[in-house]
Amino acid sequence: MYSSELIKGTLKTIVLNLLRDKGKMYGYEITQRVKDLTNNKIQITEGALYPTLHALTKSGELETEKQYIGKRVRKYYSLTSQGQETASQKVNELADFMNTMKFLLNLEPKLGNA
Amino acid sequence: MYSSELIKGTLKTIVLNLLRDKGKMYGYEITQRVKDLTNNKIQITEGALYPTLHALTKSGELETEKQYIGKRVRKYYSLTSQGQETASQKVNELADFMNTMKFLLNLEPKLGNA
DNA sequence: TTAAATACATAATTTTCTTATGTATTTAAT
DNA sequence: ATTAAATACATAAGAAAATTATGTATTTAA
Repeated sequence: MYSSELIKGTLKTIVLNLLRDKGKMYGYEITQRVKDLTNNKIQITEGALYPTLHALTKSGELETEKQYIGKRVRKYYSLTSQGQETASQKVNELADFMNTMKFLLNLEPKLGNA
Repeated sequence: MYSSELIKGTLKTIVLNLLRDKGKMYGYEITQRVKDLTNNKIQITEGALYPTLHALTKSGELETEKQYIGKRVRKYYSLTSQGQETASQKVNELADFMNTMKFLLNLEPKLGNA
């Protein structure tokens, strides 16, 4: 597990990127997928995820669709076209940021960062 | 400039790593060095930096030394031995985190992440 | 002589998360 | 059959870490 402060600021990007891959997902599924893909190193808490999903819906990046599995409800989220754009932007920005950080922390000898 | 949320959580690591390289630095110098090294992409604000430096000093990672340049004071910060350790830990953790993120954002095809 | 740069500092506010709490259904274990 | 764990949602209180704003003061460049 990483110290939680690192994950801050990356949650939206993670969610948008997963939805871009999978088409649609429900909240709990997202927490499990991130946990699986990262070998338990990143654990998204529900207290962080659900408000984020609601915010992304409100701002027009996501749309929802309810599905009933027996009596239990699942709320599927998928990207709107605006969400597609935002996803690309966010992922590119994070990738760029990580390159800059690697250079700054001299984890790479030089870098053609221009 | 990156959206500010990305930088969150990396400030301590940046500061500790720079001090490990340069031996000692003063606050303003740190802001300028980060700005220069990142082509203005990362701007550390003084409102974020100074409280962080104070906190790292209080927790025993940093020690200070005042120097007068004319009438103006400069407060130089350097790593204690405890700070050396923390610096290594933090940098390693961030590097590991970035690898995990790259994989999660499928910026790398597979990854020997075991 | 005035603005910009250097150099420190702190307070108010905002953002974003953690932790805690709550409800309810389904599945696995005893 | 009963209970614990997993699934699935949601929100509120509090903490952490930043931004923005403000303040002081010296030095350099315009």
